[in-house]
This record gives sequence, C-alpha cells and structure tokens, in this order.
Amino acid sequence: MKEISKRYNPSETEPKWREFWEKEQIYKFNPKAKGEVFSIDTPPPTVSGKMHIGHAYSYTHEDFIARYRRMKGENVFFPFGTDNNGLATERLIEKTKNVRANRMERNEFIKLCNKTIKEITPDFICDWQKVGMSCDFSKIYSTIDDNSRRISQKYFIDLHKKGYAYRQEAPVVWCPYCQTAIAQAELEDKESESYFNDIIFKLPKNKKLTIATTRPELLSSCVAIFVHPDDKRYKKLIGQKAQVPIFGNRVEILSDKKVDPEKGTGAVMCCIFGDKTDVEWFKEYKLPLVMSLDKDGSMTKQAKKYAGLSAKEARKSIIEDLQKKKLLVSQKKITHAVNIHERCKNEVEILNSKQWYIKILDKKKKFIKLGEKIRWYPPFMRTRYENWIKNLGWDWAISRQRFFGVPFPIWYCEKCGEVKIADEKDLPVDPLTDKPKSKCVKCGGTKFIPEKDVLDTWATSSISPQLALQLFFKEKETRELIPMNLRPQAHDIISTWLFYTVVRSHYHFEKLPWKDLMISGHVLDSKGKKMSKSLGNTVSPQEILEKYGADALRFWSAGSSLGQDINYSEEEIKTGRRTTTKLWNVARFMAMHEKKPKLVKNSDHLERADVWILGEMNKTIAEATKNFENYTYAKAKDAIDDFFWSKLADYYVEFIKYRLFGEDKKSKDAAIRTLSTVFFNVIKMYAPIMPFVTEEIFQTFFKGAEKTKSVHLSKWPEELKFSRKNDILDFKEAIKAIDEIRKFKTEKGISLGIDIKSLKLKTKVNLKKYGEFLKKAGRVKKLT
RNA sequence: GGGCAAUUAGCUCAGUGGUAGAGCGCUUGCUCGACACGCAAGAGGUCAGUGGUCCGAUCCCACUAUUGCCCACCA
Repeated sequence: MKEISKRYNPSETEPKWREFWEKEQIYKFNPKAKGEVFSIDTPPPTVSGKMHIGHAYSYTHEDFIARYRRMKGENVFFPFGTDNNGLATERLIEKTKNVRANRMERNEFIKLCNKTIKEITPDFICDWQKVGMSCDFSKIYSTIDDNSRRISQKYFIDLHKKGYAYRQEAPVVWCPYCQTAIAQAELEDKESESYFNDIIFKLPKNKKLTIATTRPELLSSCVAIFVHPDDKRYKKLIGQKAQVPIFGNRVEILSDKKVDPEKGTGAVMCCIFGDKTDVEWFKEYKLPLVMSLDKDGSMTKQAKKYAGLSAKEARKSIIEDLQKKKLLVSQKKITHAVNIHERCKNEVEILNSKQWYIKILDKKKKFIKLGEKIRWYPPFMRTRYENWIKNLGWDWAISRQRFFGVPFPIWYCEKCGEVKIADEKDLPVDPLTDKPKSKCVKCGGTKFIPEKDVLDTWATSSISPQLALQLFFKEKETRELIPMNLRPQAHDIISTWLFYTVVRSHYHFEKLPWKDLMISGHVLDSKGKKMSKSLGNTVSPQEILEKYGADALRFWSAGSSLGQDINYSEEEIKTGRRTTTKLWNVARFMAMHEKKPKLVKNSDHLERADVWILGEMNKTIAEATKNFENYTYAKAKDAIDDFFWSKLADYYVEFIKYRLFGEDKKSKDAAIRTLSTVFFNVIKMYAPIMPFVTEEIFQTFFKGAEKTKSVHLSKWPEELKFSRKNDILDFKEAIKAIDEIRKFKTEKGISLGIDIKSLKLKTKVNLKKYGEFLKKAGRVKKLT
C-alpha cells in the first residue's frame, strides 16, 4: 500500500479523478443500460469566455441530484450542450475581435463567429468539468451545429404546418443599435432622465390645445390627439381638428379611457409609435401608418427638414424650433423608466415591419394550466411563470435581422410571394446559398427570394430536450422519453427558456417537457448586492477552484435552500475545505487500525456505542435520502454534516479509542467494523456534494468493500437493520455523565486527557459499563 | 401600481403550536494515542411591529414597516 499523505490536497487529487472518470467513462450514458432513465434537461450555457460564479452555483445543484440518482441505480441521462448563436454570441465576437457585424460581409462575420466559437468552447467547457459536473461530455450539442440547425428548422416547419407560425407586417419591438426585431422577453427597464414638454397645438378660431410629451421628435408621426372622454376641460374639443406644430397637418382629437387626465396636460398625442398605447390606438382606431423613425434610429423623409438626423439630434432641433415659434410652453425635468434591449442596453423603439411570429397570446390560459401540471421546486416560483404569461402583450417574435443564427428554412416565390418551405430531407438548409428543388406550389414559379433573417436563439434552445435526446436516441424514441424528469435552471429565465420550452413541447408533442422543475437563485456578493463587472464585486470561480478546490466550492453551493439567492462567503468555502480535511483525517485514523475495510456483518457483539452510532447513521440516511428526493439538498447536507462532525468524529471516534488500542479482540473488531460501516456510508452520502474527496477516500480505503469502479457508481446507503434498540437509550445516559466530566475539567483548566481517578470528582457513572473511555472522558460535543 | 419572497444570536442562515438552533465570529482553556484547516467549555436573541385565533403563537390569520426580486408604468 502506498504511503498515505498527511494532508488532503485537492490540487493533486481533483485532476487525477477527473482524468479517471473520463478514461473509465464513469458518467457515460448508455441508452440500453439497466435501470429506469432519469433525464435532465441541462441548461446549455451561453458561451461567453468563462464560467462565472452563478453558473458554478446553479449547475452544481443539478449535479447533486444527478449523482444521487445515479447512486440510486437509475440510468441518469445528463447531457451537456452550449448555446452559442444569436445576439449574445455576436456581441461576444464583436467585443473580443473588435469588429462590427453590420460593417462586415455577412459570410465573413459568420465564419469569424464559427471559428471563434470553436476556439473558445473547449476551455469554456473545461470549467464545468473542473467544478465536477457529471454530465456525459463525450457527446455534446451546440445550438448552432448542423444537427441543432436541422432539428431547429425541422420543428419550425412543424410549427408552420400546424399554423402556429405566421408572418405579419405589424408594429414590433425594435433595437436600433442591433437593427433587429426583438421579443418582449428580451427587454429590461432603465431609469432615465428626460423632459416633459408642453407643446401648443393650434385649434380653429385661434384657440389652443397644450399637450405634454417626452418624444417631440415624433411630432411628424402624430396621427391623433387623445383626451379622456369625461375630461370637462376637453369634452367640447372631441371631434375637432388640431394643427400639428411645425408640420402644419391637422389631426383629429379623439377620446379614450386609457388617457390619464392627471398626467401632463391631460391631452396626449398619438405617434407612430411612441409606446405600446400608441400601438393599441393605432390598431383600435385604424390610424394611418406614418413612420418617422427608420430602422437605424434615424429620422425618415416624413420628418422633412429633420430627415437623416438621429432621434436625439432631431429632438434637440425640434425643441429649438418650437421655442423660436413660441409653441413650447414649458419643460419639466422627469425621470421615467424606458425599455432597453438586454443584450446591448440601448433604448428600443417600436417600428412597423414584417416578422415571423409564434402564436402564444390565444393560448395564455392553456399555458398557465400546463404550468400547474409541472412540479415546481420551490413551489412559489410558479407564480412568476403565471404572472409573466398573464402580462404578455405580444406574440413571440422569432425573426431576427441578424447573421449568426439558425436560418429560416424558407424562400418566397418571386412571382406571387408564396412561402416556399424547404424539404425535410434537405435540412439543414441555408436559403441564401441553397435553392428550392421544386416549383412554387401556387403559381409554378421557379425563382425564389431567400429569407435573410435568422431565428431567435430561444427558438432553438426552447427545443433543448430534442437537441439533447437526439444525441443518443432516434427521433421516434424520444417521444417515449418526454416528459423528461427534470429541468434545472435559475429563475432569471423563467419568462424565456422555461416558458418557451413549455410552448414548444405543447405545440409539437402535446406533452409537458418535464415532470419536475428545480429553480436556483442567484449569487450575490458578501453584502447581498448583485454582482456586476462594473461594480467590481464579482468573484472568479476559477480562483476559488485553485485555492480551495471544487469540493469546497460545492460545499458552499449546497448550503442554501433551493430557489434562495446566496451571499458569496469565503468563510463557508473554507468550512467546506475543513470538511474535506476532516474526512481525510478520519480515513487515516481508520486505516491506522485496519488496512482492509471490514463492515458490520451482524449485531452479535456490537457494544452500546456501536449500536448508538449505527442508529444515528440510520436516521441520517433516512433524512438525507428524503431530502435528495425532494431536491432539498441543503437539508440533506445539514443532516450529513451534523452526523459526521458532531456524532461520528467528535464523539464516536473518541469513544472507541480505548477499544482500538485495548486487548479485547472482539470489542476491537466490533469497533472497527462499526467505524468502517458508518464512515463508508458517510462517504457515500457526501459523494453527490463533494465528488472528489469522496472518490479519493473510496479508492484509497474502501476499494474492496464494494465491487464498483467508482464511489459514484456505488449503491446509495440503506438503513442497516439490527435489533438492539434498547442500548441506544442506555448510551445516552453515559453521554450526560460525560458532559459533567468535560465541564468539570474545562472549568478547572485541566487537560482533557487526565484520568478522572486522580481527580476529586464524584460521579454516579458506572465505569465498568462504559469502559475505560469514561475515565478519560474524551471530547464530546452536545449529543441529541 | 400588481405579484412573489424575506425579516430569528455580531454575520450568514436552519427551525418548531408547548422554556429558541447551527456554522462563522467572539471569550476562556486545552499540543488529549486522526485532525491547530483541531478539541473542550462559554457569552450572546422581546424570533421586525401591532392586533386576532388558541389553555398556550417565533410558528396560524389580518394589518403595518423595511429589504430584495419579477412584472406593469414610458403620453
């Protein structure tokens, strides 16, 4: 036997076991293996250079469950993928390669994206392996690879055939910076300073009407003025026409209950399009489509002398002109919330354009009901899902006027405009380079215009169950595997990934995507503030891994309840490291007395302390098992921690020393068997949380105890059956006595090792009954 | 403005309808036959506030306050 090192050193053991697991294919998924499949719809992280601490936090949570299930004997399907198309990826490439997609050849940019993704993905994934993820990394998907493009296009065609996808020219949320349409779910709020401008509109007979607006640059798009129907000030004006300042055209004054008489002057101009209400009025009153803003955020010809200016410049210029004409009554400084695009943080606009949509608004109730059929852990997260759906105001816009994404498998007939769908057997296609192989079904035309747009990245990631399952199964087989068992994810993408996956699964398969949902919280800094690069309060998981090891990081991660945000705490990570050390030391102690693991065979010559610790072990196994089943890994960890530190290490190990060093062979044998059994089960119970140290201890000390290559393939502990329950009570009496002795010694400042015979302490304790230990009364914490 | 969550020891958080728990930190002591990344003994709390239900509330209910998050508000 090789020499056992005195210290446990994660930087030596962790790479060693990572290699071992890979070489021995410990986590390889075999579709034909025994055991019921437990499938996990692993979130494909967006390739962004490096894993951040939030990833480490939520991914380890799902890994606890995967490892637990594997030990329970289930055939765990735990795939891995990366999400690497769409705006997030484009932004990354633009930033790291210092380019702008809009100023490059489309093909060149796509090539650069593909090349960069290929370069950085291996390092990126490596962090997930370092943190101890037990996914099958031998086959992974990327949301832009051929297979994903094929699947994504195939299911888009399915949506189209079923009538859930449609193309329409309509107002859509538009990012002038990225120059693409985006979905409601991609918006964020930002407080920004602005001015409320009171502007005079002239009425017939020299009368005036003052309206308040923050968007004077949209005057040229003003198509109506709205007042509240009950507003006494303006009631007489309804139906009259007002003259738009500077531009001179006349617009009707209409009434609508959406107007708030208290706000501004109580009269508001409706512009195409200043905000969502304008869109609603546009539709409801069939107002003319008068666009003053172009797709790049500049003013159109409609804005006449302001054409070509940016919206900001136009605003300034128009305000100056209004002042000159004395049509600006006042300007009030305000702060208001504006919608910005989450990817680039620029203010968005609403423009009219032709986009592809997926229907969702007409099935809101259905989606809420489907949400009720999934088990949510923790349950309250479901209300967020419901709230989001209730507040949805737009169908899902899925076309993006961008470059690096899955192309629509679509052309349009040049002659009649009919949509031409690609043939399934030709997928994946790129309509820009590929051509349809048949004529237009409507008019027989042979010339086609390719669809240049690409799909929203969520349109591909929302079929992640298929992307993952089809790595290992034929498409037909995957239907049997839906719903998958578990979707783990963090709460920030309930309105996107989670919701869209429910939608897609329902549309394609009329099934739920998963049975259980496990929602993780976020990592905050040590003071409870959001981590962000600009605040400089981020922590790097790579540094933690190097300094303390993956097990310590995972120990910290396991410390908070599911769904709870966690404050980053280096102290807790240190406690994790201490736990690995403690485990190692108990292992060494055990090995001092017995080289080969000997387990309890029967309860024949077990002594009181043995029966007691085995009973406590059984309780802990029951508690840990129950909690891993319920995804409450933090409670499982608490139970294991408490048992290991306060009962096994602090108490039992101390107590049996006199037996291990004594002459009574039977007693010694019972102690070593009990210790081995209990400690082996502790190692197993810790294995899902701390996979490295438990593997090191398993391989070094317990290899012969169970015929398995790895602790992670060993059997999850079961309660040990034995019939000496009375002794447990007996032993608790001894503990009370021990407490007395401990207290006495500590108060007098006497060393704990001193024999009590030499002290003037009277105790009722029966020394014979509890052995030599009581004479010394070693360390004991409180026992419960 | 709507919703969700939280409020328990100096800090981070468990928890229960019947006299309050852990880890870290703090104090004091201890090189005791694995472990100083250790061991032992301590100090420390009107369980946010106000009402209500109950024999009894930190726990259940109502309201209030504070904090965080999601959504709406963008004229």
